[in-house]
Amino acid sequence: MSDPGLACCTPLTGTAMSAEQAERVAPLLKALADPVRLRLVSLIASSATGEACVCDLNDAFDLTQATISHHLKVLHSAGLLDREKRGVWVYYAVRREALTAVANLFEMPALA
Amino acid sequence: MSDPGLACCTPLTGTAMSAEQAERVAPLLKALADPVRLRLVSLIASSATGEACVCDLNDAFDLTQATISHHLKVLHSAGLLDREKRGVWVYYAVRREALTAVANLFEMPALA
DNA sequence: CGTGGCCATCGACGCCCGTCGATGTCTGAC
DNA sequence: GTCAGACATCGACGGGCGTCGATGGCCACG
Repeated sequence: MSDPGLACCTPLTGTAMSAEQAERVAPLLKALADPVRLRLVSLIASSATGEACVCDLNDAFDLTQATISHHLKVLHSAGLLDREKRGVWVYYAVRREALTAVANLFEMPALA
Repeated sequence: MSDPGLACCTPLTGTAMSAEQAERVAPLLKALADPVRLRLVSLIASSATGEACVCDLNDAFDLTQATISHHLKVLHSAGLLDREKRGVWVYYAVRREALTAVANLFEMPALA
């Protein structure tokens, strides 16, 4: 590498992530890249029934109900949460498929 | 708020993520929650030597050198990349520990 | 009916983020 | 010493994000 004018380093061989895949996965990570949303997913995932209603999630934070609703909408729009209205209450559940899709990101063979 | 005697849903039992842990992990996800930075990490991780210099990373994107440098700084500041200057060139390498820390997030027993 | 509670939406406010052109800093070569 | 190239930094711009108070829609129960 002391030869000027030639390649300064390796040509980045191997299978790297495509631009399209990056554009597809980044929104999922962006939706999870917030402490409140991370705790929301964790709370819902760790509940006994696998779901939780907004009223309980609200009590777990020192935030306005509007803010919690906004975060839940972000997670739902990203495909990370399922939303089901039962009577007056709304229940959110974690979509395992979406989480495992993100988990597969960090099992890249290039890291093994 | 919710009436103490009226339970609308499960009490969210189980071990959920603590607020401190969420505040600690969220910055890592935020650093990865960008298509360009995701591809940068992927490119570096999939390189033959496990590292890559900025000049090659620059050519992989239709972005300014300043922008790539900014993204690399974000990843480095988050602890996801190691930085080493050799001569005129700067080489970045992925920190496995940081990536596995993120990977552990998606192996929560509550999801099993 | 009307009323009260649950949740979503709206509008607004700071603030941070991604990107750029321009400039600065260092290094090796001549 | 001078010059060219590789990266980093700076300042600025537009846009998006997190949060709030206020309001609206919806459902159950008198």
